[in-house]
Amino acid sequence: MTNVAAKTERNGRLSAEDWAQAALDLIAEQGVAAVAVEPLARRLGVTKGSFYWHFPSRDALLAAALERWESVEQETVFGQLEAVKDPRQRLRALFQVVAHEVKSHKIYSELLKALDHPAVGPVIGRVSQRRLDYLAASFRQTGLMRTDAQHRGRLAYAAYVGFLQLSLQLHQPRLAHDEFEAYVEHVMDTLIPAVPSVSATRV
Amino acid sequence: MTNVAAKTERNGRLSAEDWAQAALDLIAEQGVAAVAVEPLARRLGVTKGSFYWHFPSRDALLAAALERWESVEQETVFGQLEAVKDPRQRLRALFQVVAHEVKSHKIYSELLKALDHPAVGPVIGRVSQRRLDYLAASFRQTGLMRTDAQHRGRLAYAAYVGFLQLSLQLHQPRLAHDEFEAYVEHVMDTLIPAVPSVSATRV
DNA sequence: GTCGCTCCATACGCTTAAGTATGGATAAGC
DNA sequence: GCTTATCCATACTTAAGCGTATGGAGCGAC
Repeated sequence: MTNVAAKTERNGRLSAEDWAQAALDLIAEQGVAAVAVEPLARRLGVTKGSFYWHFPSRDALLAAALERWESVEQETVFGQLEAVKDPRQRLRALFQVVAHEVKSHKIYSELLKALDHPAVGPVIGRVSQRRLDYLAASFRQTGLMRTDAQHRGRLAYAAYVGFLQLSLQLHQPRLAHDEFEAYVEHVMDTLIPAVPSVSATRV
Repeated sequence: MTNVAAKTERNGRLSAEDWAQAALDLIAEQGVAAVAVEPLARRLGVTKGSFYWHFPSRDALLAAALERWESVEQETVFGQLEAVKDPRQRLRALFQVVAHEVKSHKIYSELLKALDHPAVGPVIGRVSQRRLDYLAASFRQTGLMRTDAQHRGRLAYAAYVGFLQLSLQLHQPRLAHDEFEAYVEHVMDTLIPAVPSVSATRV
């Protein structure tokens, strides 16, 4: 793991950042509730004597981990899309990324499941709002009216969240590869407006 | 609460069903993880000596609660829609129900968040599959091809799940009433196919 | 009326995890 | 080579929660 490596690399000692990253790894694997001091310490090959030197409490660790995550989540998904100019193509690229790099969204999915926690709610609120704004702006660029673009953004984002929950957790008879690709195409055709060109748009 | 009433009503004694119902109430309020024996007992005004007479373990209570929920969830949502014949109108009614009776889906939302639990996964798997089949069949009746109907069902269901998560947990600046109604209309217009009448279909 | 069944209280042991207190180890600085 | 700051181990205490053991209260059967 990254943490163990980070530890053995430089001298067998840990930093607060190591702990925060280890907490994020644990969140991705087992959820927010699994972030406990002693299990984490065992995982890192130390005792909690180490932990309470770097952090005053478990909540402080969670706060640090969430802050770390929020500061880098932007580029994780939306960063690689800046290059695409055409809004329709950019939305298609976004859908493709989300559909095929599901694993990298595991943390967001787990945080969604822990929205009750007072430290998680505000973070998810801000991140979700940014993403919603991004979607609304992209849909706006495809020619949708302002309110329609907002609504379409909400719908697409709800579909994204639901897709994460259903596909990440419910491991059920996974869609065959080809059928899954067809599904993604269907979603894009349904949610991304057709080009308002000279000819009549297809159904 | 129903349980306390049930207790005081008949003799101050509890049945296994009372415990299962109380567990469901707790799930709706605080999630699956909050279902603990001693807090539940306090809530019901008894001690855990009562509980371990009715159930051998906490897991047994959870299993009973889930079984109870699964057996009645059918009529909760889809039961009241049998009357509507036209598939488009039936889908619109379904969307309206889901959008406006959000509270009754609290349990399903909480169970989604606890899909890791081995007792929850199979139940949610079965329920979700039934609902997906129902959606696919309804979309099929609107004239969509078989695979398109399945894909649209998946999309609508993902949007449903995401909507639950976002609106139930993220209490953020709630949509104003009128704007919310407009959003629901937008969702229906986007996901429910237009009538395949004599004229060409709209964009 | 007492026997037996049903339901519950009380008291216990066991486990996990949060947090505290304190001392040991290691490397840097001088 | 001695000190000091940094990082960690060990040994507590406290608090929940699961599960068990056992006894007692109420009530119907007879």
